[in-house]
Amino acid sequence: MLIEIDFRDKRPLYEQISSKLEELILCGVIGADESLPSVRALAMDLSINPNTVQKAYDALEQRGFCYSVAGRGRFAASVNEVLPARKNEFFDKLMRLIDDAKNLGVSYEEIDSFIRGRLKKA
Amino acid sequence: MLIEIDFRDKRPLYEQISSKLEELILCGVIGADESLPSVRALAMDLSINPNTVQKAYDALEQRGFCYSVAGRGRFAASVNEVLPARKNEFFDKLMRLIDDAKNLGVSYEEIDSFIRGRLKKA
Amino acid sequence: MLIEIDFRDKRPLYEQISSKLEELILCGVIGADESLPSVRALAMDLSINPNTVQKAYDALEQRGFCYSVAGRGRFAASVNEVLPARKNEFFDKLMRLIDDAKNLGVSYEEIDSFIRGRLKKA
Amino acid sequence: MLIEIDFRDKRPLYEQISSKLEELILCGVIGADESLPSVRALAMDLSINPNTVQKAYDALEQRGFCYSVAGRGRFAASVNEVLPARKNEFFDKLMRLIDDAKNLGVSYEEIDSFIRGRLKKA
DNA sequence: GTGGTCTAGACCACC
DNA sequence: GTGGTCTAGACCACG
Repeated sequence: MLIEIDFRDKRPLYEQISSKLEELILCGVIGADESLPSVRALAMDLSINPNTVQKAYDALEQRGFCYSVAGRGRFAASVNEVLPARKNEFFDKLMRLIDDAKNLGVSYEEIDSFIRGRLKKA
Repeated sequence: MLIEIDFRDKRPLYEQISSKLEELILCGVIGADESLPSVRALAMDLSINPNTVQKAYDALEQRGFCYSVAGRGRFAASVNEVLPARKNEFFDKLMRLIDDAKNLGVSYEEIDSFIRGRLKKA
Repeated sequence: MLIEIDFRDKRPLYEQISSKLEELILCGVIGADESLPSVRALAMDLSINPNTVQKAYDALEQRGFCYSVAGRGRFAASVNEVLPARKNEFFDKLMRLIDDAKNLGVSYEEIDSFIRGRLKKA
Repeated sequence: MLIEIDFRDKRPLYEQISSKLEELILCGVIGADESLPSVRALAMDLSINPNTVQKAYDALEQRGFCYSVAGRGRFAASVNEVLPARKNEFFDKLMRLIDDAKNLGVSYEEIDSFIRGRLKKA
């Protein structure tokens, strides 16, 4: 499968899973209205407890990345619905980071060249 | 005092305290070799458990922001000793953030103008 | 057809269907004693399981919105038979909502102007 | 305690609990920054599983009605922070209800007099 | 089969 | 003591 658990990662399992799925949905690897693995199947696949997967899916749904239909399964939301909110989050984090940069005395030029380099590697 | 606790903050208290102290040291509000308040004094001041302050100081020392002298107290380290490591951390976070940006389809121009605006407000 | 299924809707399919049919009957789109589509036909039409349609019809009948004649099919009830019970339901919900309003500190004027605006758009 | 479980209620336990707590916070019975019963204590008190209480509290926190501090407990949020969002929800529900009213042929006068009567009983 | 809820009991970090 | 996470296993409604 596309998801792997890193037991060295300090984040809770459910968050690892949901954030990995977020990424897959944002990237388009999982398209809009495509079905996600069932709670039980994914739990089996990752050899973890179904409740943990359920929690991951709950978080995912709560953030608007998927929707569930009782008795049918869970499906990816359309990316367009989620993008604006995600962008806001992104700029929020960026803001905090830039404020850190001021304290560290990192110059605009350093940051800019770093970003240019990183964005090219797309 | 210069430190205030925000009980709504999700981070543990000790981390809030130590990161606040880091900031004060980086900014120069607390100069090199200046003495830090004693564990008991700070605990009293913030009305929290001394163990928590102790933990914060431990973290601070472990990250190189201060050093302790038996019987005399704790003192801020020179900023120069810490800056390189902190810069690395900064660029690490920036890297992860920029990688997110790719998925979100945020353009270089958007990021750049945001950063320029933010850095001016110094 | 007049019925469309929204898979994002949290309500079970059968409830979506039956409530949509209720609306059609109340509005008069489906007149009194008019025949409803057969279970199989509607299931085909919506490409869902006939059991689900059956359940929707059961709910509908149980609430008095239609009656079935063995061997002939299902027919819409007369609106007059159902209206009183439905009005009771409506005022029940309204009551609960108004009680919420008190807690929220929403004033009578706010509610009234909102309702006036909404009713005009009929 | 102020909370009671109604096993005849069809809503899940955790929702009963969290919505009851919402009400208590909105009404001011539980003031801002006042501590809520601990997960274990409330579970004990209601003779249900701590996980269920945890889930109720998670929902409550996610809706902004309280905040938790690891190792310290859980505290009610200030009502002012939550009110606007709740009002929006309220008018949303009201809108749907009023739209129902049109279908039922309930007149503005009926609705208005009902509301006036209900609001007086404050 | 699916998702959702609940119980019982464990372990961890934090204070 | 507190909240948070996780496991194991059960039951229900929906399709």
